[in-house]
Formats: sequence, C-alpha cells, structure tokens
Amino acid sequence: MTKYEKQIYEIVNTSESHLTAEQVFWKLKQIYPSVSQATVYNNLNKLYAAGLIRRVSVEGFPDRYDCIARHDHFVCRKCGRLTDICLEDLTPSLKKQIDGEFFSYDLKIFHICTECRKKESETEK
Amino acid sequence: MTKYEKQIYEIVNTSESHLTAEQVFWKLKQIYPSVSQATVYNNLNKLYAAGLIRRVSVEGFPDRYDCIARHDHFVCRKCGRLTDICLEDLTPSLKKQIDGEFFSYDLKIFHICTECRKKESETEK
DNA sequence: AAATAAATTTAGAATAATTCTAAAAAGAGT
DNA sequence: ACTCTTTTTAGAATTATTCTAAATTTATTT
Repeated sequence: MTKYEKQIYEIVNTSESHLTAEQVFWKLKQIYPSVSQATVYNNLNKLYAAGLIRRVSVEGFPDRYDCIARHDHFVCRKCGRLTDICLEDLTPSLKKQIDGEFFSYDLKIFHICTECRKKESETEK
Repeated sequence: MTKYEKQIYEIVNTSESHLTAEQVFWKLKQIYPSVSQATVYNNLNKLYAAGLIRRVSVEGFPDRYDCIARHDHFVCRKCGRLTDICLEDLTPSLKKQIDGEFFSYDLKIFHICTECRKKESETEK
C-alpha cells in the first residue's frame, strides 16, 4: 500500500458522511497539497476492487465511498443524501433463496430526508 | 402524456433488458427518427419523478431504466450486467424495523455473471 | 377558426464525473 | 548505482447528463 492508498483508505473509513471522489480529493489535498484527482480515482478504484471499501451509487448523484462494515442506507429521493441504518442481516435469507454464489448485497431504502421535508413544508406556507 | 412519453414508457416496460437512456433513445429513434436525446432524458426523468418507471444505478455504469413491478437485481461486479431475480418482499419486515415512512427499497445482489465467469476461466487457460 | 398561452421538443453548447495518456517520479530488486 | 516496475501527475478525452433559447406542438380562450 502506498501512502496515498493508505491515506485514502483512512479518509473513507473515518469519515462520518459518505464522501464523493471529489470530497476525498479535497481532504487528501489538505495533507498532500500536490496530489492529483487521477490519483484519488485510481486508488479508490483499487481499494474498491480489492474489497476494502464500499462504493455506493445513487441514481442521479455521483458515486460515494463508504466503509465495508455491514449496514444499509436510507437514500433521500430529493437530495440524494445517504443516511446509515442497520437492518437485519439478509445474508442467511439470501443464501437460502439464491442458488449460486454472491459477494455481497446492497439495500437502499428510499425516503425524503428531514431537511428536504422541512423545505417542502416551508414552500407550502 | 405526449406520444414520446407514452412510447418511452412502452419501451422501458416491454424491454427484457435494462436499458440505458442511450439505448432508449436508439429504440425511440427507430419509431420517430427525428427525436432528440434531450427528449429522452426529459421524459425518463418525468416518468421517474411520477413513479411510473424505476431507475437503477449501478456503481460505475450509466443508470438504467426498468418497470416498477416488484423484483430485485443481480449486479455483475465485472460488467455491470443486471439480471432480474424475485426475492421475498421485504416491505413488511422493513415496516417493522423502520420508524418513519419510506417509498420503496432497492436490493442489489453482487455477483459475477455467467459470461464473465466464462471469460475468466478462458483467460486462465 | 384565429389568437394567445402553455408545454414540449430540438440542436447544440455546457457541465460534471470519470477515465485515459504519456511523461515524470518514486520504489523495489539486483 | 542501474534496471525494472509501479505509481503519480497534468491535462486532454470521454461519457453521461443537463441546460439554453429558439422552434414547434398542443391546449385554451375568444
């Protein structure tokens, strides 16, 4: 692991939020000001391919990166905001239902986040 | 509903595969040769916002559109191919586990598709 | 049916996210 | 130190999607 790879792994794993590649880039730039975007994309892809980080795609928004610890996501249909939620682990149930092998699963629950709900009710007034 | 909106709805709902906006565009062009890309994007967004079609995002691949009939997806980690699979409906379980309201959920199972598995074993030879 | 208003479509430019390229730099192995 | 491999860099290129403003179509009013 190169210093960049290690640092990107750290950033993704310690961040509360779900960072986009661009946000990872800006965080990394604070530590290594000369780093380039391509390095961030390269390493995020590498870490993702190695199964060390999670990549979360939300319809209409750029991909975000997350730790691999088992959990699910709320997705706001309005603003795309991701919120963590830990639901029952589906692995045993999926193993029963699915014939072949699989790596992992991704469960997203669509809702409207608190912020967007506030905005909505404000506009109604 | 305009003729384009109706036709796009038809194309998305009758297609076996999971079409990208571009693929919808080419199919629509066979019927209305003068149609433009923007019309396709406009109408897909409209239909999606109205809850008439599903939009499926796959990490690293363009969004695809699908019918809203309840079902889940296999996602190939290599080529992004989507395959339908109908697993147990999670709605009752989610309602129990989740406090607030939600619209719908999206469950993706990551695996390596048959085609990619073939390619893999061929390269190994 | 003509006039007006509203919504939709069009082509092309613009933007955003990501990948590619080829050269430079860094690291590892003899 | 010298060679080989890997990683990084900057910027160009690509891809997916949205925006823009004019043209067209559709709906509404007279």
